[in-house]
Amino acid sequence: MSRNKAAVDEGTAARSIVNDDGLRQFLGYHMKRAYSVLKSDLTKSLEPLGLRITTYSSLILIVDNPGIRQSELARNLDIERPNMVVILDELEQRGWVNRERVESDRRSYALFATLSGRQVCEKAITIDRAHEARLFQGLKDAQIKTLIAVLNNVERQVGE
Amino acid sequence: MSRNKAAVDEGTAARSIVNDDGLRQFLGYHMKRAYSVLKSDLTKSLEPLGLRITTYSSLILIVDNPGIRQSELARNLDIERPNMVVILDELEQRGWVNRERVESDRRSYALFATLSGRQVCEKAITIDRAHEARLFQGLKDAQIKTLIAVLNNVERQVGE
DNA sequence: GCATATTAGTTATGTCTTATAACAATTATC
DNA sequence: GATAATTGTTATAAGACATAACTAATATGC
Repeated sequence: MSRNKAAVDEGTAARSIVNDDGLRQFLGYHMKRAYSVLKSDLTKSLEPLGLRITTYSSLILIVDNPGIRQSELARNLDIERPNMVVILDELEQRGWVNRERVESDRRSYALFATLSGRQVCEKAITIDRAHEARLFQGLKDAQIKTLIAVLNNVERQVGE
Repeated sequence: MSRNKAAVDEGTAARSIVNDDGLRQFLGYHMKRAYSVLKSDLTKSLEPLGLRITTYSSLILIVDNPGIRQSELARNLDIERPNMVVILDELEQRGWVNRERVESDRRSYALFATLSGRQVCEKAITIDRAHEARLFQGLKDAQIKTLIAVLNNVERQVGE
């Protein structure tokens, strides 16, 4: 009886500390949590520019690769083509990107950033750098390098 | 004119290699890509057990914290309470978790894993370990430790 | 002790992201 | 030259995640 009562107390007591060692043993759990806060912080930081993470990363690739095709862009960002269309509609509507018919392959559009597209991209990059400086402050360069190496390694493991 | 032509060629040529240095400078981009492949790989690995990542992580916390309340669970996993209800409905329907009324606070349910709940959880953990061993193979312990430290640091930076 | 506020779980619903199917136009392949 | 494959597109569906409002129970302030 007292055994039972003790067990119930132990089992049902509200606790402020929850044992999540079982989850913390997995890197995936740490990655999910870290990426989750990073994502929402970056989303908030970019919002004043009218950019979301997907439009922002698309814009960077277009600025850095003038004339890139929609399908190439989609492939590189792991975005399905139908979803890419919507993203580019948005970028084009804002006047940041132009679709131009390709003479040599009239199925494709070549993508170019406009002047204001390049300008907003620069602003976004500045914001993103500040955002990451904040989130990764206090870390040594060696730690950052290790992080990138590990993440790239993960990406590679599944490609095979 | 030839300048123009050259520029067009350069601009519109289909390319196999896309310059993503602009994106690769950001840790967030690496994290997104790495977590994306990790997530889809783990989802596939757990699917035969009838678990999704959310149900799986909820189950672990219930197994490790017998009697935990729904709201505590939701808070710890950053899941909104209404969404937690659906997850627990699923776990309960499968016979892996029981909701039990708490005598001392009849608003709450205390959550307990059943025997088969604990068994499927063990299987899932084994699968998850194999999945992570695969994804993080070839990495030194020191690198893993650094990764965890960095990720925890990110989590902490935004809490403030 | 009682009115008011708060909390737990729930339902219904909305939004945002990502995936799938089908189509026209164009190009590649055999 | 017939057939297949590719590009961009539309429409639609599936998913995860968020919000509002409600009931039942408990906590708080006077």
